[in-house]
Amino acid sequence: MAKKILVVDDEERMRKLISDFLRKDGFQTVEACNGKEALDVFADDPFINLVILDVMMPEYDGWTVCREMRKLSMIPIIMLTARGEESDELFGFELGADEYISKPFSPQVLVARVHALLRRTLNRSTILKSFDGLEIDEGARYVIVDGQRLILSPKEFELLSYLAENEGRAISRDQILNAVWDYNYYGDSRTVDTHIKKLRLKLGDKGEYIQTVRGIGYRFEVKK
Amino acid sequence: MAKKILVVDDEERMRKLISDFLRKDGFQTVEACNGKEALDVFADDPFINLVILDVMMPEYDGWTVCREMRKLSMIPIIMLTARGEESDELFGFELGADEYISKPFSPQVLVARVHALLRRTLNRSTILKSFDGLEIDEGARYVIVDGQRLILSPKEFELLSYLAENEGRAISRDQILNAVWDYNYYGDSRTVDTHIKKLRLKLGDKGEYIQTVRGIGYRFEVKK
DNA sequence: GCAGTTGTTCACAAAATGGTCACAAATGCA
DNA sequence: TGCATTTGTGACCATTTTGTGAACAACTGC
Repeated sequence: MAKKILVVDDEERMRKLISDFLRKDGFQTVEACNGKEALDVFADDPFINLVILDVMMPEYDGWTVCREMRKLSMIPIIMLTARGEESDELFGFELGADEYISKPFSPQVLVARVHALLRRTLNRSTILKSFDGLEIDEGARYVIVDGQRLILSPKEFELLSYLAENEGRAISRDQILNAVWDYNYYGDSRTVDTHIKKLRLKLGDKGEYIQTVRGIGYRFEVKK
Repeated sequence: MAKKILVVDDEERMRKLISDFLRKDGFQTVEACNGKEALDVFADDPFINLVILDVMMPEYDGWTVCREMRKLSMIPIIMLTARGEESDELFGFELGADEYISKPFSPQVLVARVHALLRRTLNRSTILKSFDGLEIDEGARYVIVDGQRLILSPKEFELLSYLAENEGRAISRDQILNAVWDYNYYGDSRTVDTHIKKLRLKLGDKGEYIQTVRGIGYRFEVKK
């Protein structure tokens, strides 16, 4: 599966340039033209694997965006700055940036650094949803139960993800089928039950977070 | 089921651009080229899930349209403005807009915001009826009595929900049967009594909120 | 094509819910 | 007070819903 990279720069030419090179190299790209939008996009798309962040921007500069993203995840971040000032660089690392590239730079160098960073941070988590003893890493598509990494099948993962997304709400089987299966899925809604069973089994005692709502469907909720 | 989005802008190019991107992302779109038309379309089509509204328009500007729509419903509204003036933004929020995007913007950003907003408003829609010591959470589908969560059976929950919805009004058994049971339910209307009994039992002292109206049926009323 | 995994369906078990009934209690009325 | 009517209640059982294991189909990577 192609890695997805968020490119944040207020200059459109620079943004397009970077995106084009990355796409040519087989990456998917998403773009944002200021920090505010970057944070929005980032919060909304759990499948972003790496962020390239210009320092100088209107509406939240790169430092701010970097700090905010770090509150959410350990996603790899590369920062771009106009001048290669060392003090800036140190400041960036302090905030949690992984790489630091000063303009001007050759696109090849950028792509090479992206590859290197992705390799380096392969095992780093991109956990976006975290509950008591249960973490869901939507980027890497696995679940951590009491510190133990758990591999779920695609359907199981999507099902858990969907329920967790609607934490606290009762979700009908039909809703689940529409969201996790195709919207025009033609089949037995009891299939959901079977997957719920498997999920509960795999989640161990955290399986209790998936509650049955009689006559409706299921509800994800931490504790009781 | 695909969400339907109403796009309102007097510039045809902009309207088409936005529509195209939204459709490419799997949304349905409806278009209106001025405020008057927008309000007409909105009033006629109950299946619109979100509105994107340009501020500068002939025949009712965006502010007016926003205000009018808010009188009708809590539908999510995103406003577009030519310049990113903060005062405008504040004004927009005051009128009930949920999001505010200043031109120029990238279509991807717009789509991302639409996703984010739809998700936010989906979660916002948990309906909660609250009475003295008794809360009915229709989204989560449970009842809280004096801080203690209560598990009701489907029929019990719907029955209580229906009565609470008609707080202060006496409801006949037939009305209850039509609303909570199938409209063509064929059976003893005394069944309602049995369920009322069970409800009162489970609700404890809050069971007194369900009063008997002799010769008619029941009435939900707090205290007295 | 094969072995292993994943997804779906089915049948049966287990659990809970819903409906009916008979009788008790309460209410309204004369 | 006594009577007719309405409502409350507990028990019983049929029905519905959900859990579960197994069989089978579809898919995946080699």
